[in-house]
This record gives sequence, C-alpha cells and structure tokens, in this order.
Amino acid sequence: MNTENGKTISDRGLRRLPKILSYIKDLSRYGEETVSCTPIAQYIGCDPTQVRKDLSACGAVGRPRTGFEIDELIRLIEDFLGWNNTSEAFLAGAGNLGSALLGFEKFRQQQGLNIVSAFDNDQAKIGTEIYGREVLPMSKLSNLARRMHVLIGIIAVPADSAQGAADAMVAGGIRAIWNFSPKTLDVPEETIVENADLSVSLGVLTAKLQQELLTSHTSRTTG
Amino acid sequence: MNTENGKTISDRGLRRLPKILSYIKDLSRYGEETVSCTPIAQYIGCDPTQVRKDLSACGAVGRPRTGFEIDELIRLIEDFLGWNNTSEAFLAGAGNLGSALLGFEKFRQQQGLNIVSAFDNDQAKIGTEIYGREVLPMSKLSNLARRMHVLIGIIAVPADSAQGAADAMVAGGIRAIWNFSPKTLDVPEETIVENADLSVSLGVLTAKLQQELLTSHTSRTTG
DNA sequence: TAGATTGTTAATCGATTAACAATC
DNA sequence: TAGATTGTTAATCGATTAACAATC
Repeated sequence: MNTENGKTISDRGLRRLPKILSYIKDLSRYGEETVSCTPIAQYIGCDPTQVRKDLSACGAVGRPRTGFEIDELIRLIEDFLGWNNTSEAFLAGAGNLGSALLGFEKFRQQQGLNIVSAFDNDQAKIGTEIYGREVLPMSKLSNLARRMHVLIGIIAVPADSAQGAADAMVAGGIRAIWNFSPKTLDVPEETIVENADLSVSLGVLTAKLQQELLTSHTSRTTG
Repeated sequence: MNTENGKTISDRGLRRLPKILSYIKDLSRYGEETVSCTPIAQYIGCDPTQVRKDLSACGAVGRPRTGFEIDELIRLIEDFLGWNNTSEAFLAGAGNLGSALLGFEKFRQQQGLNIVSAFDNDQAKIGTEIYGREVLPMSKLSNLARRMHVLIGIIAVPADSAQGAADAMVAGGIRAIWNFSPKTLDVPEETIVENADLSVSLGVLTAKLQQELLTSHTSRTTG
C-alpha cells in the first residue's frame, strides 16, 4: 500500500501495527517514555529493521541512542490506522457473531469503529434491540447507508446471503467491507474488502496440530 | 510447514485451503464432479500454479484434461486440515466473544472442533450454562485438560488475563492455542499458537479506507 | 491425433534481513 | 569522545509466477 508520505507498507506490515501499538500502550501504562525498535521486534517476533520500516511508514522519526517517543508513536500509529477519528459502520447479520461484534466496546472506544445499526432478514429479530442498537430489515440498508454516508459495512450473515449483503452495501455507497463469511465477495475494484473468516484461522491451527500429531506418531513408531 | 508426504506448504498456502474447500463444496452441491485449477484460482484470486501446489501438498493427484475429482478433493483437504476427526477444545473466557464461539455449530459439524467446556474467573458466570456447556472456574482448567487429554485451547479472555490462561493451558498439556487476545503469548516453542485478534483485521480495513479517503481528497484538491 | 490440463523446474518478484554510514 | 540506535541501501530468502514437458 502506498501511503500519503510517499512510503509504502505491505499487508503484512500493516498487520504488525496493531500489535506494536498494543505493546507500546502497555509500556506507556508502566510509565515508560521512550522505546527502541529492538524490544518491539522481540515482542512481536520480527527483525528490528522491519519495525523501523513499519514505524517510518506511519511517519515516525526516531532519535539515535534514545529511540522513539512512546506517546508520539501511539498517536502516529493510531492516526495511520484511522483509529483516532470515528467511522460509522453498518452490520449485516444480527446472529451469534453479529451480536458479539455489537457488544465490543473496544471497537468504539479504541478503534474508532461505531456500529450504528444492525440489519437482518429474520422477522423474529427485526425490531428487537441488541446492545442498544435496533435491528432493521436488510432491505433498508442501502438507502440508509447512502443517506447517513456510512462508509464501512460488516458482513456477519450466513454464507449464502453474503454476496447479497455485499451488493446492498456497494449500492449504498459503502467503501470498505469487513467480511466474516467464507465467501470471496464480488465487488467493484475500488471497494476495500478485509476477510476475517474464522474458519481460515481455525484451519491453520488444526492443520498444524494434525501434522504435529502425525509426525510425532511416525517418529515414535519408526524411531 | 513440512507435511507427511514430504511436500511443504506455507502459512499462506494453508490459509488458501479453507477457501478452496468452501468453493468446491459449492460446486459439489451444484452437481459438478470434477474441477480444474483455473476456476479455483480465479475464485480465490491467485495463480493456477499456486492452487496445484496447494492441492499437491494435500496429496491430491489430478488428471490431465479433466482436472481433479471434487469428492476426493474435499476429503483430502478436510483430512489435511484435520476437519474429519473431531478434536475436543477448552475455551477460556465466557464473555461476549467466547459465548459466540460456543454457539457456532459449524465448528463442530464441519471443522471437527468440539468445545467441551468453558472457563471463566467471573463468579457470576461460573455455574451458568451457555449453549449447553456449563461454565467452570478457570482454576480447574489445567487438571481437567490433562485428565481429559484436551489438546486445543481457545483464549477469549481480556488482554491482561491472556498470558495466565495460556500458562494454565500449557500446564494442562494443551498443544495448540487459538488466541483471540491482542497479546503475544509466551509459550514453549512446541506449542502451536494461531492468533486471531480481530483488531489486527480491523486495522487493515480502517488503514486502507483512511488512505483511500486521504488520497482521493488530495487528488480532488490538487487535481 | 490434437489439445487441455497437470506437475515440476526455472525465473521473477517482493518481503525480510544484513550491513553500515549518520547522528544524537 | 565513545557508543547505542536510527535510517537506508544492498544482499538474501521465500513465495509467486512463467515456461514447458508429460499425459490423458
């Protein structure tokens, strides 16, 4: 990704930033005022040079011998991630996962994500309230999104409704979609999609465990 | 990662498998019997060669001109991911997210993950039932895990309890941890950790949106 | 047979790491 | 001044893509 300041940052670099932020916020709580790249790198498990590049992409400038000022660093990373200005979001799917997302205070308090409304097709859910947000019919998503200039959509519907929800979001002018469904969404090129399908993550875990068990069994029987 | 059959697959390759699986299961439902790498690659957005390598790591063998047999492919990928044999798992943290995880029938039905018990420190939660599973005190996690030979632990506790939960899991003989907290866990080298912190994913989304908005604004004002 | 598709080896590309001058 | 740490350029590494022979 090309940044404002002419630097670039990769998707993987971007994923390191929230981890770096979490770490230096802890340091700040402990009363630390500066930090160098080495302990950060150690914490997140990468090379210090990598951290320097990531921070540089956020516009951070360090000072030889002392490192980076923590408070400034926190502000710069949060600015870079867009967590310092609140964005309103619409949620499609008020089921299990959707309800949990509505309950995450951290999103609003620390990441600037304000989920203002939830949408669902289930008549039993429409009209009810979840964590203070009323559930509206899916059919209203597009028009409301356009009227309220909502730019972020969250897809937490069953797999076979995911593309429909995405279509409604795009029609309503939504620019970025956080997709919890396993489907690859067909959206215009300029629409940002971040996939957060939990089964992908679970697959990595179970596959690694499985391989480890198979390997240890093999070495037990062959060794 | 080195596989049983002598091939290797990268973490990124591993992440493609659940997506491939989801796609070919849809094809199967539509009555298709074979599939070639090109449509799969198109769907998940990568090169067909990549797909061939991923499938090869699972032990799949295709046939020139016809491609791969879908039913066999589904079985091989599920075997490779460990989704065909059920694993029991313990959940630490019966809050918002933890409860949602307990409610995902898909984990048990399609991914072989059976969350058998939930653990929490909150007296108000201990003894209650969530989706049919009783919430137990955290202090019992280690012993029970060892007694029941549970190999998978899920961390859905607040950030400052995450390391403690991980320690209890390791002490109980748990081999793989699915970590929803933002913390980097300090565990023995042989313990498998898969991080699924939602704020990392959210950070990618908001950072990209932010850059897009900044860039489009710049081009509007300078163009 | 002709041609589509596999499976694999070689080339390319991008991300990570190493090296090192600049500087506080 | 000496030395720790930054910032950047060069080298390395690994993943992706291209090329192509094998084969159904």
